[in-house]
Amino acid sequence: MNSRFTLAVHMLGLISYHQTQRGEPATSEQMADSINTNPVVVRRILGDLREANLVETRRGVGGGVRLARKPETITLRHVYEAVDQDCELIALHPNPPSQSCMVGAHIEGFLREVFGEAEEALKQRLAAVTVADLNLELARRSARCMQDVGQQMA
Amino acid sequence: MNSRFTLAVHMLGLISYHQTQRGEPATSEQMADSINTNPVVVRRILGDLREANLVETRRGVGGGVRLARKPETITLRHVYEAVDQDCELIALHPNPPSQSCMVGAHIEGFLREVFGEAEEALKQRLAAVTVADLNLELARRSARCMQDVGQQMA
DNA sequence: ACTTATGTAACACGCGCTGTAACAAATAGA
DNA sequence: TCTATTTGTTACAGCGCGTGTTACATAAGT
Repeated sequence: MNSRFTLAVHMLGLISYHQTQRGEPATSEQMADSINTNPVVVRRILGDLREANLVETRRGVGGGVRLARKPETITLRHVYEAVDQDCELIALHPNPPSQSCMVGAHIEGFLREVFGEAEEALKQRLAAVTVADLNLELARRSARCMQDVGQQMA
Repeated sequence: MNSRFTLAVHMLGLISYHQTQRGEPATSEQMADSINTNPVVVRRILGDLREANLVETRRGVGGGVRLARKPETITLRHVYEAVDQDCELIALHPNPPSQSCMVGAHIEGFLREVFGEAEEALKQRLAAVTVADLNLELARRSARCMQDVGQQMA
């Protein structure tokens, strides 16, 4: 899968952080700085998140992006499905297999079924993590990182 | 993920079928016909399957490919890991995020962890299906297909 | 030797992702 | 109402990577 999902999660982390800690919306340029890319890349993904009712955007001075819901109610599965372009995680045949062969004629349907179930298992795991969890964990890691630096200095 | 995994499963289905039903090894040209591609593509994947001890190959007249184990003992997870080129299913950041931002500095590690767990869930689902299951299911679908054709004719 | 079949390297083509530029649209403030 | 700010959208360039193909080496049987 393309990195759109990763970037979307990163963005939601930033938006939530700005909103909670500073009470102000995040702009696509700020996010592009953190993600190290172009603001247009950010806005493309923003469109998907807005369609899925995960964020609200406002143009003009003082504008930017806010969460449309509480961070505890947004799971990574929501994010995944918001940016998903129905491209299957595991690719099927590049060319249609021979229909005159018993294996070739029926394997596509079977694999579609199996892969679907496997992806569902993956999504269920993503559904267990919320944006609130993400921010909590980032804070933990940041604190631990600070602690490590302190120990190195001592 | 690339289609290597799909093709590998297709190949094992063919090898198992040839071996069980006809008692003879499958050649990469026969498999290429069923998969609708070039024999070299088949042999590339064959190399991975051989390294993982899933198949045995023999060159020359009467040569070809056989299963190295009983089809009941080969799961799709084995196949997946055999052809896996440690390319993560869900891509991380295209460019390294800003390390001066609290989110950017720690999100990669966190996502690597979450994605790893999600992929593990997917693999566990693949581990529940064997090559024997595959062949059984293909036979079922083939039989059902024949039945349908019969009804259409009547 | 000759035929058959795998093993491997090298290369061309094409698709899709990423980044970028350009411009339209909306919103707040002077 | 004019300007600055910020999102929304389109179009296009670059490029990496997967796939297909050719060519040739290696092995095994007759």
